[in-house]
Amino acid sequence: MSGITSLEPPKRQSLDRAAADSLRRAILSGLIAPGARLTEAKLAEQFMLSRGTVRAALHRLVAEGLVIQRPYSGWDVLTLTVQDAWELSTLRSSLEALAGRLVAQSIDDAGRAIVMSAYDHLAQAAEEGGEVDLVEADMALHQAIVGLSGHRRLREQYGLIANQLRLYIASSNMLAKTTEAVRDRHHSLIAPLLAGDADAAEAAFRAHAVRSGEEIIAHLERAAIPG
Amino acid sequence: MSGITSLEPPKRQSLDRAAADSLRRAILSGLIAPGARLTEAKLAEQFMLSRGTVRAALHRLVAEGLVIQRPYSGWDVLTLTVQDAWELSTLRSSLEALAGRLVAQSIDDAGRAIVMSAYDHLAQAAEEGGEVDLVEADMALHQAIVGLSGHRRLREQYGLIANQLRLYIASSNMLAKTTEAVRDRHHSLIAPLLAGDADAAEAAFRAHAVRSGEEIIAHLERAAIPG
DNA sequence: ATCTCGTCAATTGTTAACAATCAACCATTC
DNA sequence: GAATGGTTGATTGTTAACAATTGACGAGAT
Repeated sequence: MSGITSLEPPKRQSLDRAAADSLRRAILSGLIAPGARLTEAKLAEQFMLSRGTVRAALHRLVAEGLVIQRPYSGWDVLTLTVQDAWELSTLRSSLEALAGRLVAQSIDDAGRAIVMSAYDHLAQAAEEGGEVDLVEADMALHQAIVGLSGHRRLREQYGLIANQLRLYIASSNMLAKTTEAVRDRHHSLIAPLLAGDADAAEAAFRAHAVRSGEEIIAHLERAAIPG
Repeated sequence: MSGITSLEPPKRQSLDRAAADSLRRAILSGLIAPGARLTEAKLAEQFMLSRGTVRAALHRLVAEGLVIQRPYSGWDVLTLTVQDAWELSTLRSSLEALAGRLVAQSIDDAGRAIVMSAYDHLAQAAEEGGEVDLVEADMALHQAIVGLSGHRRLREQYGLIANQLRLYIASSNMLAKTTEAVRDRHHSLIAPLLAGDADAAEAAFRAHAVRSGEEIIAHLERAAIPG
Protein backbone atom coordinates (compact mmCIF):
# COMPACT_ATOMS: atom_id res chain seq x y z
CA MET A 1 0.00 0.00 0.00
CA SER A 2 2.62 2.55 -0.93
CA GLY A 3 1.68 3.56 -4.43
CA ILE A 4 -0.73 6.30 -3.44
CA THR A 5 0.75 9.62 -4.37
CA SER A 6 -1.90 12.26 -3.93
CA LEU A 7 -5.19 11.29 -2.37
CA GLU A 8 -7.05 14.40 -1.43
CA PRO A 9 -8.69 14.30 1.96
CA PRO A 10 -12.41 15.00 1.82
CA LYS A 11 -12.89 18.70 2.19
CA ARG A 12 -13.55 19.14 5.86
CA GLN A 13 -13.62 22.86 6.03
CA SER A 14 -15.27 24.90 8.70
CA LEU A 15 -18.42 26.64 7.60
CA ASP A 16 -17.06 30.10 8.22
CA ARG A 17 -14.15 29.36 5.91
CA ALA A 18 -16.53 28.08 3.26
CA ALA A 19 -18.72 31.14 3.65
CA ALA A 20 -15.68 33.39 3.38
CA ASP A 21 -14.62 31.61 0.20
CA SER A 22 -18.04 32.02 -1.31
CA LEU A 23 -18.23 35.68 -0.42
CA ARG A 24 -14.73 36.30 -1.73
CA ARG A 25 -15.60 34.75 -5.05
CA ALA A 26 -18.72 36.88 -5.28
CA ILE A 27 -16.76 40.03 -4.57
CA LEU A 28 -13.84 39.31 -6.87
CA SER A 29 -16.09 38.28 -9.72
CA GLY A 30 -17.95 41.55 -9.45
CA LEU A 31 -21.20 39.87 -8.46
CA ILE A 32 -21.13 42.04 -5.36
CA ALA A 33 -20.03 45.53 -6.26
CA PRO A 34 -17.43 47.60 -4.41
CA GLY A 35 -19.05 49.77 -1.79
CA ALA A 36 -21.95 47.39 -1.36
CA ARG A 37 -23.32 47.08 2.13
CA LEU A 38 -23.29 43.63 3.67
CA THR A 39 -25.58 42.81 6.55
CA GLU A 40 -25.05 39.79 8.71
CA ALA A 41 -28.69 38.79 8.84
CA LYS A 42 -29.13 38.89 5.08
CA LEU A 43 -26.00 36.86 4.43
CA ALA A 44 -26.96 34.41 7.13
CA GLU A 45 -30.26 33.82 5.42
CA GLN A 46 -28.67 33.39 1.99
CA PHE A 47 -26.03 31.00 3.26
CA MET A 48 -28.47 29.27 5.62
CA LEU A 49 -26.07 29.79 8.49
CA SER A 50 -26.25 31.56 11.78
CA ARG A 51 -25.15 35.13 12.16
CA GLY A 52 -22.20 34.12 14.30
CA THR A 53 -20.72 32.02 11.53
CA VAL A 54 -21.29 34.71 8.93
CA ARG A 55 -19.66 37.15 11.30
CA ALA A 56 -16.54 35.00 11.47
CA ALA A 57 -16.45 34.87 7.69
CA LEU A 58 -16.73 38.64 7.46
CA HIS A 59 -13.89 39.02 9.92
CA ARG A 60 -11.75 36.91 7.63
CA LEU A 61 -12.48 39.14 4.67
CA VAL A 62 -11.71 42.19 6.77
CA ALA A 63 -8.32 40.66 7.52
CA GLU A 64 -7.84 40.17 3.78
CA GLY A 65 -8.65 43.80 3.15
CA LEU A 66 -11.67 43.14 0.96
CA VAL A 67 -14.28 44.23 3.48
CA ILE A 68 -14.39 47.14 5.90
CA GLN A 69 -16.03 46.86 9.27
CA ARG A 70 -17.79 49.86 10.74
CA PRO A 71 -18.71 49.23 14.37
CA TYR A 72 -22.42 48.96 15.07
CA SER A 73 -23.06 50.15 11.59
CA GLY A 74 -22.25 47.51 9.04
CA TRP A 75 -19.83 45.86 6.68
CA ASP A 76 -18.89 47.41 3.34
CA VAL A 77 -17.12 45.94 0.37
CA LEU A 78 -13.88 47.82 -0.25
CA THR A 79 -13.97 50.66 -2.74
CA LEU A 80 -10.63 51.67 -4.16
CA THR A 81 -9.62 55.30 -4.18
CA VAL A 82 -6.67 56.70 -6.10
CA GLN A 83 -4.73 56.58 -2.85
CA ASP A 84 -5.58 52.88 -2.45
CA ALA A 85 -4.43 52.10 -5.97
CA TRP A 86 -1.17 53.91 -5.34
CA GLU A 87 -0.61 52.03 -2.10
CA LEU A 88 -1.38 48.66 -3.62
CA SER A 89 0.77 49.30 -6.67
CA THR A 90 3.81 50.44 -4.75
CA LEU A 91 3.54 47.50 -2.38
CA ARG A 92 3.09 45.09 -5.21
CA SER A 93 6.13 46.49 -6.92
CA SER A 94 8.32 45.94 -3.88
CA LEU A 95 7.00 42.46 -3.25
CA GLU A 96 7.39 41.36 -6.84
CA ALA A 97 10.90 42.74 -6.98
CA LEU A 98 11.76 40.65 -3.94
CA ALA A 99 10.11 37.61 -5.44
CA GLY A 100 11.91 38.08 -8.74
CA ARG A 101 15.25 38.23 -6.99
CA LEU A 102 14.59 35.21 -4.81
CA VAL A 103 13.30 33.05 -7.61
CA ALA A 104 16.13 33.99 -9.96
CA GLN A 105 18.62 33.07 -7.26
CA SER A 106 17.24 29.63 -6.65
CA ILE A 107 15.42 28.51 -9.77
CA ASP A 108 15.97 24.97 -11.01
CA ASP A 109 14.61 22.93 -13.91
CA ALA A 110 11.38 22.15 -12.10
CA GLY A 111 10.87 25.83 -11.43
CA ARG A 112 11.66 26.74 -15.00
CA ALA A 113 9.06 24.24 -16.16
CA ILE A 114 6.42 25.82 -13.94
CA VAL A 115 7.19 29.32 -15.16
CA MET A 116 7.25 28.28 -18.77
CA SER A 117 4.01 26.40 -18.46
CA ALA A 118 2.29 29.41 -16.93
CA TYR A 119 3.72 31.59 -19.66
CA ASP A 120 2.47 29.23 -22.33
CA HIS A 121 -1.02 29.47 -20.88
CA LEU A 122 -0.73 33.23 -21.01
CA ALA A 123 0.42 33.18 -24.62
CA GLN A 124 -2.42 30.85 -25.52
CA ALA A 125 -4.95 33.07 -23.79
CA ALA A 126 -3.51 36.01 -25.69
CA GLU A 127 -4.06 34.13 -28.93
CA GLU A 128 -7.52 32.79 -28.61
CA GLY A 129 -9.01 33.38 -25.18
CA GLY A 130 -11.21 36.21 -24.04
CA GLU A 131 -10.08 39.16 -21.99
CA VAL A 132 -11.11 37.52 -18.75
CA ASP A 133 -9.03 34.46 -19.57
CA LEU A 134 -6.06 36.69 -20.24
CA VAL A 135 -6.39 38.41 -16.89
CA GLU A 136 -6.67 35.03 -15.20
CA ALA A 137 -3.57 33.74 -16.96
CA ASP A 138 -1.72 36.94 -16.14
CA MET A 139 -2.45 36.62 -12.44
CA ALA A 140 -1.71 32.90 -12.49
CA LEU A 141 1.74 33.53 -13.93
CA HIS A 142 2.59 36.06 -11.28
CA GLN A 143 1.21 33.87 -8.52
CA ALA A 144 3.21 30.92 -9.78
CA ILE A 145 6.42 32.92 -9.70
CA VAL A 146 5.78 34.33 -6.26
CA GLY A 147 4.99 30.81 -5.09
CA LEU A 148 8.39 29.63 -6.32
CA SER A 149 10.10 31.99 -3.93
CA GLY A 150 9.55 29.54 -1.11
CA HIS A 151 8.48 32.49 0.99
CA ARG A 152 5.15 31.82 2.67
CA ARG A 153 4.52 35.32 3.99
CA LEU A 154 5.51 36.86 0.67
CA ARG A 155 3.10 34.57 -1.13
CA GLU A 156 0.26 35.38 1.22
CA GLN A 157 0.88 39.10 1.23
CA TYR A 158 1.12 39.17 -2.51
CA GLY A 159 -2.10 37.24 -2.78
CA LEU A 160 -3.97 39.72 -0.64
CA ILE A 161 -2.69 42.69 -2.59
CA ALA A 162 -3.35 41.06 -5.92
CA ASN A 163 -6.91 40.34 -4.82
CA GLN A 164 -7.53 43.92 -3.88
CA LEU A 165 -6.19 45.12 -7.20
CA ARG A 166 -8.30 42.52 -8.93
CA LEU A 167 -11.32 43.94 -7.18
CA TYR A 168 -10.69 47.11 -9.08
CA ILE A 169 -10.08 45.41 -12.38
CA ALA A 170 -13.30 43.48 -11.98
CA SER A 171 -15.42 46.49 -11.15
CA SER A 172 -14.03 48.78 -13.77
CA ASN A 173 -13.71 47.50 -17.27
CA MET A 174 -10.11 48.44 -17.78
CA LEU A 175 -9.35 45.16 -19.46
CA ALA A 176 -6.64 44.53 -21.94
CA LYS A 177 -4.75 46.74 -24.19
CA THR A 178 -3.52 44.77 -27.17
CA THR A 179 -3.00 41.17 -26.21
CA GLU A 180 0.33 40.99 -27.97
CA ALA A 181 1.72 43.70 -25.74
CA VAL A 182 0.73 41.74 -22.66
CA ARG A 183 2.45 38.65 -23.96
CA ASP A 184 5.61 40.50 -24.95
CA ARG A 185 5.86 42.26 -21.62
CA HIS A 186 5.73 39.01 -19.77
CA HIS A 187 8.22 37.43 -22.07
CA SER A 188 10.82 40.02 -21.21
CA LEU A 189 9.76 39.66 -17.60
CA ILE A 190 10.54 35.98 -17.26
CA ALA A 191 13.69 36.01 -19.38
CA PRO A 192 16.09 37.12 -16.62
CA LEU A 193 14.24 34.84 -14.23
CA LEU A 194 14.89 31.75 -16.32
CA ALA A 195 18.47 32.87 -16.85
CA GLY A 196 19.00 33.16 -13.12
CA ASP A 197 20.02 36.81 -13.24
CA ALA A 198 18.87 38.10 -9.86
CA ASP A 199 19.62 41.79 -10.36
CA ALA A 200 17.97 41.90 -13.76
CA ALA A 201 14.97 39.93 -12.52
CA GLU A 202 14.46 42.24 -9.58
CA ALA A 203 14.63 45.29 -11.83
CA ALA A 204 12.32 43.75 -14.42
CA PHE A 205 9.65 42.87 -11.89
CA ARG A 206 9.84 46.23 -10.22
CA ALA A 207 9.43 48.01 -13.53
CA HIS A 208 6.62 45.71 -14.62
CA ALA A 209 4.62 46.37 -11.47
CA VAL A 210 5.28 50.09 -11.57
CA ARG A 211 4.01 50.33 -15.13
CA SER A 212 0.95 48.30 -14.27
CA GLY A 213 0.32 50.57 -11.33
CA GLU A 214 0.61 53.69 -13.43
CA GLU A 215 -2.00 52.37 -15.80
CA ILE A 216 -4.43 51.63 -13.01
CA ILE A 217 -3.94 55.01 -11.40
CA ALA A 218 -4.33 56.78 -14.72
CA HIS A 219 -7.55 54.89 -15.28
CA LEU A 220 -8.81 55.79 -11.84
CA GLU A 221 -8.04 59.46 -12.25
CA ARG A 222 -9.80 59.50 -15.56
CA ALA A 223 -12.83 57.89 -13.95
CA ALA A 224 -12.69 60.22 -10.95
CA ILE A 225 -13.36 63.21 -13.20
CA PRO A 226 -16.33 61.88 -15.13
CA GLY A 227 -18.06 63.69 -17.94
CA MET B 1 -16.83 76.40 21.75
CA SER B 2 -13.88 76.04 19.42
CA GLY B 3 -10.85 76.02 21.66
CA ILE B 4 -10.83 72.32 22.32
CA THR B 5 -7.96 70.77 20.46
CA SER B 6 -7.63 67.21 21.62
CA LEU B 7 -10.32 65.79 23.82
CA GLU B 8 -10.09 62.06 23.76
CA PRO B 9 -13.39 60.32 23.29
CA PRO B 10 -14.16 57.90 26.08
CA LYS B 11 -12.75 54.57 25.09
CA ARG B 12 -15.69 52.93 23.43
CA GLN B 13 -13.96 49.94 22.05
CA SER B 14 -15.58 46.62 21.42
CA LEU B 15 -14.66 44.02 23.97
CA ASP B 16 -13.05 41.72 21.45
CA ARG B 17 -10.74 44.54 20.40
CA ALA B 18 -9.86 45.24 24.00
CA ALA B 19 -9.24 41.57 24.64
CA ALA B 20 -7.05 41.36 21.56
CA ASP B 21 -5.04 44.36 22.75
CA SER B 22 -4.54 42.82 26.15
CA LEU B 23 -3.47 39.50 24.70
CA ARG B 24 -1.15 41.17 22.24
CA ARG B 25 0.59 43.05 25.02
CA ALA B 26 0.97 39.85 27.01
CA ILE B 27 2.50 38.08 24.05
CA LEU B 28 4.85 40.86 22.97
CA SER B 29 6.05 41.46 26.50
CA GLY B 30 6.94 37.81 26.86
CA LEU B 31 4.38 37.24 29.59
CA ILE B 32 2.95 34.54 27.36
CA ALA B 33 5.74 32.56 25.78
CA PRO B 34 5.97 31.60 22.10
CA GLY B 35 4.47 28.20 21.51
CA ALA B 36 2.10 28.53 24.44
CA ARG B 37 -1.29 26.95 24.00
CA LEU B 38 -4.27 29.24 24.35
CA THR B 39 -7.67 27.82 25.14
CA GLU B 40 -10.81 29.82 24.66
CA ALA B 41 -12.41 28.75 27.92
CA LYS B 42 -9.42 29.66 30.03
CA LEU B 43 -9.02 33.07 28.41
CA ALA B 44 -12.75 33.69 28.69
CA GLU B 45 -12.53 33.05 32.40
CA GLN B 46 -9.51 35.31 32.87
CA PHE B 47 -11.03 38.13 30.88
CA MET B 48 -14.50 37.53 32.31
CA LEU B 49 -15.90 37.37 28.82
CA SER B 50 -17.79 34.82 26.83
CA ARG B 51 -15.99 32.37 24.61
CA GLY B 52 -17.43 33.96 21.50
CA THR B 53 -15.82 37.28 22.25
CA VAL B 54 -12.50 35.69 23.10
CA ARG B 55 -12.76 33.81 19.86
CA ALA B 56 -13.12 37.03 17.90
CA ALA B 57 -10.05 38.42 19.66
CA LEU B 58 -8.06 35.32 18.80
CA HIS B 59 -9.10 35.65 15.17
CA ARG B 60 -7.69 39.16 15.19
CA LEU B 61 -4.35 37.96 16.46
CA VAL B 62 -4.32 35.22 13.86
CA ALA B 63 -4.76 37.91 11.21
CA GLU B 64 -1.82 39.73 12.76
CA GLY B 65 0.31 36.62 12.57
CA LEU B 66 0.93 36.33 16.27
CA VAL B 67 -1.32 33.34 16.86
CA ILE B 68 -1.87 30.18 14.88
CA GLN B 69 -5.23 28.49 14.69
CA ARG B 70 -5.41 24.72 14.44
CA PRO B 71 -8.94 23.63 13.68
CA TYR B 72 -10.65 21.71 16.45
CA SER B 73 -7.36 21.57 18.25
CA GLY B 74 -6.41 24.92 19.68
CA TRP B 75 -4.67 28.22 19.37
CA ASP B 76 -0.89 28.52 19.69
CA VAL B 77 1.29 31.55 20.11
CA LEU B 78 3.65 31.85 17.15
CA THR B 79 7.08 30.32 17.50
CA LEU B 80 9.68 31.58 15.10
CA THR B 81 11.75 29.14 13.14
CA VAL B 82 14.81 30.06 11.15
CA GLN B 83 12.59 30.08 8.08
CA ASP B 84 10.23 32.52 9.77
CA ALA B 85 13.06 34.84 10.72
CA TRP B 86 14.32 34.78 7.15
CA GLU B 87 10.87 35.54 5.78
CA LEU B 88 10.27 38.38 8.19
CA SER B 89 13.69 39.89 7.62
CA THR B 90 13.50 39.84 3.86
CA LEU B 91 10.02 41.33 3.92
CA ARG B 92 11.06 43.96 6.39
CA SER B 93 13.99 44.87 4.20
CA SER B 94 11.79 45.40 1.17
CA LEU B 95 9.20 47.39 3.07
CA GLU B 96 11.74 49.62 4.76
CA ALA B 97 13.49 50.25 1.48
CA LEU B 98 10.20 51.41 0.04
CA ALA B 99 9.48 53.54 3.07
CA GLY B 100 12.93 55.10 2.93
CA ARG B 101 12.47 56.06 -0.68
CA LEU B 102 9.00 57.49 -0.18
CA VAL B 103 9.92 59.51 2.88
CA ALA B 104 13.10 60.87 1.32
CA GLN B 105 11.09 61.98 -1.69
CA SER B 106 8.51 63.89 0.27
CA ILE B 107 10.07 64.91 3.55
CA ASP B 108 9.51 68.44 4.82
CA ASP B 109 10.54 70.35 7.93
CA ALA B 110 7.79 68.83 10.02
CA GLY B 111 8.88 65.38 8.95
CA ARG B 112 12.51 66.14 9.66
CA ALA B 113 11.54 67.27 13.13
CA ILE B 114 9.75 64.00 13.80
CA VAL B 115 12.67 61.92 12.60
CA MET B 116 15.21 63.94 14.54
CA SER B 117 13.12 63.79 17.68
CA ALA B 118 12.86 60.02 17.46
CA TYR B 119 16.58 59.80 16.82
CA ASP B 120 17.32 61.95 19.86
CA HIS B 121 15.28 59.59 21.98
CA LEU B 122 17.31 56.73 20.62
CA ALA B 123 20.57 58.46 21.33
CA GLN B 124 19.43 59.24 24.85
CA ALA B 125 18.37 55.64 25.44
CA ALA B 126 21.78 54.58 24.19
CA GLU B 127 23.42 56.87 26.73
CA GLU B 128 21.54 56.13 29.86
CA GLY B 129 18.57 53.85 29.32
CA GLY B 130 18.39 50.11 29.73
CA GLU B 131 18.44 47.62 26.91
CA VAL B 132 14.68 47.41 26.78
CA ASP B 133 14.42 51.17 26.40
CA LEU B 134 16.88 51.04 23.56
CA VAL B 135 14.86 48.41 21.72
CA GLU B 136 11.73 50.49 22.25
CA ALA B 137 13.40 53.62 20.92
CA ASP B 138 14.78 51.67 17.98
CA MET B 139 11.37 50.40 16.99
CA ALA B 140 9.79 53.80 17.59
CA LEU B 141 12.23 55.43 15.20
CA HIS B 142 11.51 52.95 12.47
CA GLN B 143 7.77 53.18 13.03
CA ALA B 144 7.93 56.97 12.90
CA ILE B 145 9.71 56.89 9.58
CA VAL B 146 7.37 54.35 8.07
CA GLY B 147 4.48 56.44 9.30
CA LEU B 148 5.83 59.45 7.44
CA SER B 149 5.48 57.62 4.17
CA GLY B 150 1.77 58.44 4.10
CA HIS B 151 1.20 54.86 3.09
CA ARG B 152 -1.44 53.23 5.27
CA ARG B 153 -0.97 49.69 4.04
CA LEU B 154 2.80 49.97 4.27
CA ARG B 155 2.52 51.20 7.84
CA GLU B 156 0.18 48.40 8.83
CA GLN B 157 2.18 45.70 7.12
CA TYR B 158 5.37 46.95 8.62
CA GLY B 159 3.76 47.02 12.06
CA LEU B 160 2.70 43.41 11.80
CA ILE B 161 6.12 42.25 10.70
CA ALA B 162 7.89 44.30 13.33
CA ASN B 163 5.63 42.79 15.98
CA GLN B 164 6.46 39.28 14.90
CA LEU B 165 10.17 40.03 14.96
CA ARG B 166 9.73 41.66 18.33
CA LEU B 167 8.15 38.47 19.57
CA TYR B 168 11.43 36.79 18.93
CA ILE B 169 13.51 39.52 20.49
CA ALA B 170 11.34 39.39 23.59
CA SER B 171 11.56 35.64 24.01
CA SER B 172 15.24 35.28 23.32
CA ASN B 173 17.62 37.59 25.10
CA MET B 174 19.48 38.75 22.05
CA LEU B 175 19.47 42.31 23.24
CA ALA B 176 21.97 44.94 22.32
CA LYS B 177 25.45 44.76 21.14
CA THR B 178 27.26 47.95 22.09
CA THR B 179 24.86 50.81 22.35
CA GLU B 180 27.15 53.15 20.47
CA ALA B 181 27.01 50.93 17.43
CA VAL B 182 23.23 51.06 17.43
CA ARG B 183 23.26 54.82 17.62
CA ASP B 184 25.83 55.19 14.85
CA ARG B 185 24.01 52.82 12.57
CA HIS B 186 20.85 54.81 12.85
CA HIS B 187 22.67 58.05 12.36
CA SER B 188 23.93 56.94 8.99
CA LEU B 189 20.47 55.58 8.29
CA ILE B 190 18.61 58.83 8.66
CA ALA B 191 21.24 61.04 7.03
CA PRO B 192 20.14 60.43 3.41
CA LEU B 193 16.55 60.61 4.58
CA LEU B 194 16.93 64.09 5.99
CA ALA B 195 18.90 65.12 2.91
CA GLY B 196 16.10 63.95 0.65
CA ASP B 197 18.26 61.55 -1.31
CA ALA B 198 15.77 58.85 -2.31
CA ASP B 199 18.21 56.39 -3.88
CA ALA B 200 20.62 56.57 -0.98
CA ALA B 201 17.83 56.30 1.57
CA GLU B 202 16.38 53.25 -0.11
CA ALA B 203 19.77 51.58 -0.18
CA ALA B 204 20.55 52.51 3.41
CA PHE B 205 17.28 51.11 4.73
CA ARG B 206 17.62 47.95 2.74
CA ALA B 207 21.12 47.37 4.03
CA HIS B 208 20.12 48.19 7.57
CA ALA B 209 17.28 45.68 7.58
CA VAL B 210 19.38 43.03 5.89
CA ARG B 211 22.10 43.33 8.50
CA SER B 212 19.56 43.20 11.30
CA GLY B 213 18.06 40.12 9.74
CA GLU B 214 21.39 38.39 9.46
CA GLU B 215 22.00 38.93 13.15
CA ILE B 216 18.67 37.46 14.10
CA ILE B 217 19.14 34.45 11.86
CA ALA B 218 22.63 33.87 13.18
CA HIS B 219 21.28 34.01 16.69
CA LEU B 220 18.53 31.58 15.86
CA GLU B 221 20.86 29.09 14.23
CA ARG B 222 23.15 29.26 17.21
CA ALA B 223 20.21 28.56 19.48
CA ALA B 224 18.92 25.79 17.25
CA ILE B 225 22.05 23.73 17.90
CA PRO B 226 22.16 24.00 21.67
CA GLY B 227 24.88 22.64 23.91
C1' DA C 1 -38.03 77.68 8.67
C1' DT C 2 -34.79 75.45 11.51
C1' DC C 3 -32.97 73.52 15.36
C1' DT C 4 -33.40 70.26 19.20
C1' DC C 5 -34.60 66.15 21.26
C1' DG C 6 -36.91 61.88 21.92
C1' DT C 7 -38.48 57.66 19.68
C1' DC C 8 -38.00 53.66 16.95
C1' DA C 9 -36.51 50.37 13.64
C1' DA C 10 -32.45 48.21 11.96
C1' DT C 11 -28.07 46.37 12.87
C1' DT C 12 -24.16 44.88 15.24
C1' DG C 13 -22.12 43.28 19.88
C1' DT C 14 -22.32 39.72 23.45
C1' DT C 15 -23.59 35.73 25.75
C1' DA C 16 -24.56 30.91 26.89
C1' DA C 17 -26.15 26.43 25.46
C1' DC C 18 -25.63 22.61 22.13
C1' DA C 19 -23.10 19.86 18.45
C1' DA C 20 -18.98 18.14 16.18
C1' DT C 21 -14.31 16.94 16.41
C1' DC C 22 -9.97 15.63 18.15
C1' DA C 23 -6.34 13.38 20.97
C1' DA C 24 -5.09 10.45 24.52
C1' DC C 25 -5.89 6.34 26.89
C1' DC C 26 -6.83 1.56 27.62
C1' DA C 27 -8.57 -2.80 26.88
C1' DT C 28 -8.52 -6.26 23.33
C1' DT C 29 -6.85 -9.04 19.69
C1' DC C 30 -3.59 -11.21 16.71
C1' DG D 1 4.42 -7.06 22.11
C1' DA D 2 2.48 -4.30 18.47
C1' DA D 3 -1.53 -3.02 16.13
C1' DT D 4 -6.50 -2.26 16.41
C1' DG D 5 -10.72 -0.25 17.98
C1' DG D 6 -13.67 1.81 21.11
C1' DT D 7 -14.33 5.15 25.03
C1' DT D 8 -13.89 9.37 27.19
C1' DG D 9 -12.65 14.01 28.40
C1' DA D 10 -11.34 18.28 26.57
C1' DT D 11 -11.73 21.74 23.07
C1' DT D 12 -13.35 24.05 19.21
C1' DG D 13 -17.42 24.86 15.86
C1' DT D 14 -22.23 26.45 15.51
C1' DT D 15 -26.45 28.27 16.80
C1' DA D 16 -30.08 31.28 18.64
C1' DA D 17 -31.57 34.52 22.06
C1' DC D 18 -30.60 38.91 24.41
C1' DA D 19 -28.22 43.59 24.95
C1' DA D 20 -26.19 47.81 23.16
C1' DT D 21 -25.57 51.10 19.61
C1' DT D 22 -26.52 53.67 15.64
C1' DG D 23 -28.92 56.61 12.30
C1' DA D 24 -33.08 58.28 10.52
C1' DC D 25 -37.50 60.23 11.27
C1' DG D 26 -40.75 63.38 13.12
C1' DA D 27 -42.99 66.22 16.81
C1' DG D 28 -42.47 70.30 19.11
C1' DA D 29 -40.20 74.54 20.55
C1' DT D 30 -37.98 78.81 19.15
